[in-house]
Amino acid sequence: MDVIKKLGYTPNAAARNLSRSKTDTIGVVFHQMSSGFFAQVMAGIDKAARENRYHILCAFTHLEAEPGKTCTSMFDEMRIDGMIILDPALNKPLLNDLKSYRKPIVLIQCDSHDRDISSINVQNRRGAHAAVAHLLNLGYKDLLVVRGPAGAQDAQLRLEGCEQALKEKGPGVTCRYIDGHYDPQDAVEAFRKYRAKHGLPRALFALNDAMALAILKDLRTDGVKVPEQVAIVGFDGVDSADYVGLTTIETPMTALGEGAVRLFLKRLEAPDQPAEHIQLETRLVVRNTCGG
Amino acid sequence: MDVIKKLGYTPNAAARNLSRSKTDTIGVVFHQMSSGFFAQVMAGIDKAARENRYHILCAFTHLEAEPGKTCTSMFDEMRIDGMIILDPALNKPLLNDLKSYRKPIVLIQCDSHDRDISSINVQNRRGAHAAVAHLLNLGYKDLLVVRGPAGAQDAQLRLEGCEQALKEKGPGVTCRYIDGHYDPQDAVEAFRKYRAKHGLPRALFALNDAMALAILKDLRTDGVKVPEQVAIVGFDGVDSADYVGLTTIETPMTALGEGAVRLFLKRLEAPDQPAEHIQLETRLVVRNTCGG
DNA sequence: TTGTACGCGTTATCAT
DNA sequence: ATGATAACGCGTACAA
Repeated sequence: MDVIKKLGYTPNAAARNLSRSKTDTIGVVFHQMSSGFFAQVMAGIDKAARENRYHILCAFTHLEAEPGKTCTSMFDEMRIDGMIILDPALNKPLLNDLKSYRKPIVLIQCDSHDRDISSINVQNRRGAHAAVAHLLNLGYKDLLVVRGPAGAQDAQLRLEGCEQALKEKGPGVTCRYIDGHYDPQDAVEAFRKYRAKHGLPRALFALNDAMALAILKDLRTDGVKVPEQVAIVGFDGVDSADYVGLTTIETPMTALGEGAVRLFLKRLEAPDQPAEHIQLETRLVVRNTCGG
Repeated sequence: MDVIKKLGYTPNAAARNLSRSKTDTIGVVFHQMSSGFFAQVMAGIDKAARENRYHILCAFTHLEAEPGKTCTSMFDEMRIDGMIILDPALNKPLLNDLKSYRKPIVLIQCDSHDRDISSINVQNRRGAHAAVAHLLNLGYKDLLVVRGPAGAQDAQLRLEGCEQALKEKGPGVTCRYIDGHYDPQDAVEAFRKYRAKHGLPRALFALNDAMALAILKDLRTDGVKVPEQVAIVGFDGVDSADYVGLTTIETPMTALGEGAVRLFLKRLEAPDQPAEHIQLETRLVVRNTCGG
């Protein structure tokens, strides 16, 4: 040990990886990085990984040429011990493919209901229910919901939460839907089309903050008063929502990241135990754009 | 090749790394991840790295116990071929230490003026000059500048840009300074102290958007009218600034990341060529909080 | 305790 | 061109 200190020796990771068949690295695959939501989750992952002396090999899939290649090549080349995925575009065949590598996989915001794939989510259905119930309780009867991507499980659950709240309220309420694919630009475009056809809705619930913020900005640029003319609620609780005063469903983004790493480590240490599926709580945060 | 396809063979990265002494991986070390600025730069790095078949090993330093350890251990363990650093807390001794590994190093937002360390920046001095000139041209004579971290080069340059603009305008203008360390919470705290002592400034220039946004929100929560009572300008051009209507100095964040990867690759391919030092342009974007 | 040899999967070198 | 072989640096198992 004295000599180690004296010579400043440090083990070579490549050699250790080869010999141990272990990399001390978690693959982190996100759909993209530009939204505040991903950044906060990443911060949580980094914190927990650092505490457990793990490295992070990160990649974002929204630019990938062959879908799924980012994940499979990380496993094929043995660059990582397992991975954490946060990608609404995730599909069943890919997941089954990844499962066959028999390495820990943790899904964020997508419950796999699988014995071998862990998952950590927020109360998507309940959160969306709270958002719509909030709108209905305020007396709004003309709603517009901006949906997420068709294939995304969290978007589907949020949609179900909406529908449930509407059902509970009974008749006398109209609710229409447009598709924003969780993307701010798509959302604005779809909203403008809707507006040209049906006029302004009295209240709007966007299934994530990115879309809510973009539409909010578009409306205000147009001179439309929010919430006087249109009430808006978002979902996620990103920093911008706070700055803008967007009423939203707050999600514990950093905890989502930290939890994902915990699940990863558990799975690594006890591969035979069934994978866990965690759900974290959401909270309605009332700000200016609706009921504030 | 047929057999390779048939058996689904993929080379083992650890073995290749060991044999070639090359990892095809870039270490990306940021101060933190929670701000939109870092996220956008990361998106640019990912894009360029992906195009060049490079991997990203990322880590954030704001939680590290021993300063510099994140960088040095990545090099010591030979996990990466070189690194891209974006950290205002970067200091000279650490940089010299890292240089001794003789691997490509690219600094973002910190010109090393070094033959062996590349750097890519924005026009920090000129951008800040434009911001203050904008305020002065609008007739504001009572300014408050919210500074960044004492040791950060970009913060220093932005400060110099302020001072230069003030000097050009001549007398009749008062300008005070507080320290926000680029941190939104620190900035709000410092601003409140200032306000208790000196009252509201007529105009405020925060050296990054994160601080500007936090102070803006604090003021509006307090019922202070912006820009009627206080005009505000920020620096960076993050998404939130657009949503809130913050006048700011826009920086090409994604291009910063892409450029950093380009410099990295150049340096890797031609280690004997002197390192390049690039400066990207900034642009004043006038929105609601000042002159809009 | 200390030492020695082999395997990890690939690349590179050297004969054939 | 083709094929055998020695590194690469570390972990591990076994022998002394």
